[in-house]
Amino acid sequence: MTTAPAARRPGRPARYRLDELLHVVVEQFNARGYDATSMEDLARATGLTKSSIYHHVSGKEELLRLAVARAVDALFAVLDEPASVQGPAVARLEHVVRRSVAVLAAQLPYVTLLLRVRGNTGAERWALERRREFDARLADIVRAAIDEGDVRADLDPRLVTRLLFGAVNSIAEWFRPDGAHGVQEVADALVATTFRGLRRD
Amino acid sequence: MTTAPAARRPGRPARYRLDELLHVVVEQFNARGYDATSMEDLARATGLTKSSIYHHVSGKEELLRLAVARAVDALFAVLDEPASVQGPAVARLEHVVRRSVAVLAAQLPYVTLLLRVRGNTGAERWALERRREFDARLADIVRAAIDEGDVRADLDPRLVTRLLFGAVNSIAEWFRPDGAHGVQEVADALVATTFRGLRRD
DNA sequence: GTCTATAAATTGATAGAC
DNA sequence: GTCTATCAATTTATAGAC
Repeated sequence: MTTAPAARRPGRPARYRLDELLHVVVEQFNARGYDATSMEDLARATGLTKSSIYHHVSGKEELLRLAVARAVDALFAVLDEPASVQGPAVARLEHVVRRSVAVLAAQLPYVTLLLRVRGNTGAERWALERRREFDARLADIVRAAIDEGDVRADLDPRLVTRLLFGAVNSIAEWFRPDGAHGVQEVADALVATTFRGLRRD
Repeated sequence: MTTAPAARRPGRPARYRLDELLHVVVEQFNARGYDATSMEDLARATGLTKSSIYHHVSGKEELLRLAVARAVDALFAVLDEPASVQGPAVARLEHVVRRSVAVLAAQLPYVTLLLRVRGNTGAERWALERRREFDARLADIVRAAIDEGDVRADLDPRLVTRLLFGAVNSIAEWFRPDGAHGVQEVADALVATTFRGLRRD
């Protein structure tokens, strides 16, 4: 007797795949904040009961972990793109900035959530650790750009990195896919207002 | 029989003034997040009981309200300084940026909390409203600087404002009074990396 | 001004039927 | 895969003594 190919019983079709569930959940986390969102809130938003949610995940924290992992993966993928590892450091930096803005826009709810984690749970502390790692990789590029003589040497690389990606990350606070500014326009404006200061005259 | 001048009974001296209490509370709110901080957490951190805290304030939300109001007041005071209302707009903008960084550093825990409010409570919605008002005032200055020909006209004033103050606000995420960078150094670096992009050549 | 004791509601999570 | 029913712990807040 072999295992039947997951025959679906007619009465109750599966309402959610995990990624669809996650989509609704992350919206709630962003609207109310992770801690202020109860499983009851999530049940209401998904149209499921609390119990049904526990069928998909082990608990609230796993929902957070899955969501921030998605954002982390997307951002780290940028660092591995050819244009992030080849060529002059100042060009690599601009590429990473532009692509980070693009990823932020494309994965807006997930990146927004990632940028708000506080460190209360294990999942949050893991996310903070990865963010620090990302920042360190960026600072390396800034440092290289200084060494190559394309970025002013009178500024601390760590400080420049923080301010530059502070501006990048702040985009998550107000960017909307259907808003007044397109991704390209935002990235252009950011590069224009920062790189002209970064580049040596 | 007149009212006695608040004779303090020897047994239990007042442990806290409201602002001292608030100092401890805001530290907790920032460390755990407002929603994740329970009155029990606050009791432990202050060394008081939950009941005693309710003697000072009406509840958790009033603590939040008092804290964010302090940050809002300090930031709006910057807009009323003489150098924020007199002279060329581009100079006023630089002054507001530098002074905002200074206020952020001086009132770090309170501004940090303000920048994290989500809008769940009345106090939070009030804070978000004031932040929008602050942003609008800034955008006015940027617009004036464009009109006066000192800032590039090819960028949207609202967008420039958001990116510029996104960088300013991000400072709250990592700045520490005893850290590697002084307030002056941070403000200088920020102005250097942004205004050289903003100023017309 | 601070305490002990406790109320009323909500929370994250589980058991077990269908 | 979703449900009803329920639990134990925690949460915000109050009552009343000293």
